[in-house]
Amino acid sequence: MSSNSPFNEKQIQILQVAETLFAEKGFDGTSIRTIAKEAKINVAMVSYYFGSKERLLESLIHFRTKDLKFQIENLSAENLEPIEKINKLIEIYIHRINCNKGIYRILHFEFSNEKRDIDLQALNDLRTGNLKALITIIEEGQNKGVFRKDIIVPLITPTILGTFFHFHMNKAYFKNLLQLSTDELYNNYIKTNLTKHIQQTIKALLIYES
Amino acid sequence: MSSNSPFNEKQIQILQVAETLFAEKGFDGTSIRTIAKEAKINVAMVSYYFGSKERLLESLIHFRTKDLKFQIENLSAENLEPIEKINKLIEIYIHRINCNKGIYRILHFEFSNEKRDIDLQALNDLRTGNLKALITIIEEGQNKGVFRKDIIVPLITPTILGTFFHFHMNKAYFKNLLQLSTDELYNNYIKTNLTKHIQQTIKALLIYES
DNA sequence: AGTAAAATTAAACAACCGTTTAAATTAAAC
DNA sequence: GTTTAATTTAAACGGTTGTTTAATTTTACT
Repeated sequence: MSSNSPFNEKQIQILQVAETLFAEKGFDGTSIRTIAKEAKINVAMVSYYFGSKERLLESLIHFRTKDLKFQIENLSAENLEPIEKINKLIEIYIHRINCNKGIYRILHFEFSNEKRDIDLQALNDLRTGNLKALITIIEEGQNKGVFRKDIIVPLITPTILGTFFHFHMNKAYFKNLLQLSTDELYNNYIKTNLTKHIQQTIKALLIYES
Repeated sequence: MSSNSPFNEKQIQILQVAETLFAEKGFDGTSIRTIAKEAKINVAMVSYYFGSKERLLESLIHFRTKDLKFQIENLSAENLEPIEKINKLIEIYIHRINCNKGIYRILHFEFSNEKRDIDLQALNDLRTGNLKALITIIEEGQNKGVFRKDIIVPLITPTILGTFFHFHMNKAYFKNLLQLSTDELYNNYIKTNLTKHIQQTIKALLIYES
């Protein structure tokens, strides 16, 4: 059972534990000893395998973002109406983030400040690719006369992701406000109502003529 | 020069330094010694005045949110068209957060996880008040026949704030993408283009009939 | 089996953490 | 001016931090 991953099983085990803890308590709030205990390894193993705590974080980002080669780029080629492509893109976005809560939370938290100087090129490439795909879809819709022409495309993504993230970051508040007593109800609300809200919003923005 | 603030000058000085540092490096990433050095006081003063580091954070939240009694509640009473009220509300939101970046960043970061059990009642009251004002405005628009009737009002705020926050959290990325080489250009872009984008989005969502 | 490399361990390292102490200084009260 | 309280200080506390060391065990290869 060979693997072309640059990490062996033990390393992956450490990375997975680190992902959970970093997402839960933040990078500074998580100690190597806590990671070691949780992963049932010796403290020295982190330094042995990754060099340092910061490099562990770097490796984690690398490990979890390299698979994020998006379906989004293929989307523009599919045989769908532009607005259907947009809807599907929103679904993919939300599903993707929902399945990778941990790493997205870490990225969101640890890199909004510019203090840490970790290589984010892979992430930037990802975003650039996504943006290009979005531009292609929107231009198609504009050429078909369905979408307005005065759209600032780079601000579409903040609205899609921002709405979702803000909902997620204030989970407790919205669970209470919308009376979603269980996590199942909460997740279900995201999959149906929140997704639909975002799709409606973007559709209205793209089509509505003032 | 008397003040009805429960904090004296020295305490306020400490709170201000703490706000900057917590916002910059996070709560766990900031040590009491760093705060003390920056504020030019002895380390023991934090314990002396606030009891503990956690209680310092609590005091900070209290200190900075108590003034956030919103103009928003008065907005619904003003003599404006519903859509103009919405636009103004968005402007107020963005301006308010822009002027209080530090504390909003701290709130966003330290309380998205539910680990810290600090009293957020004041904050919840604020949000509830804002939501009520928003509901009033939207119902007015609906009664006038301008807004659609099938709007999920609690999801409007996530779209407004989420779009703004997401833009802000990825400052470096968007500065590069939109070629906003200076902070002045960046802030100007928020005040004009981003605000307008959010206003357009919400307007389209409220008015567009599919 | 014997050897070299890799993996794992317990222990130690110095630096830093939040907090407390007890003494020194300043301010307020009488 | 003396007494009392409030403020400020340096030092120490025990504990934790990330990292390194050197010894030991496991694995791989001949």
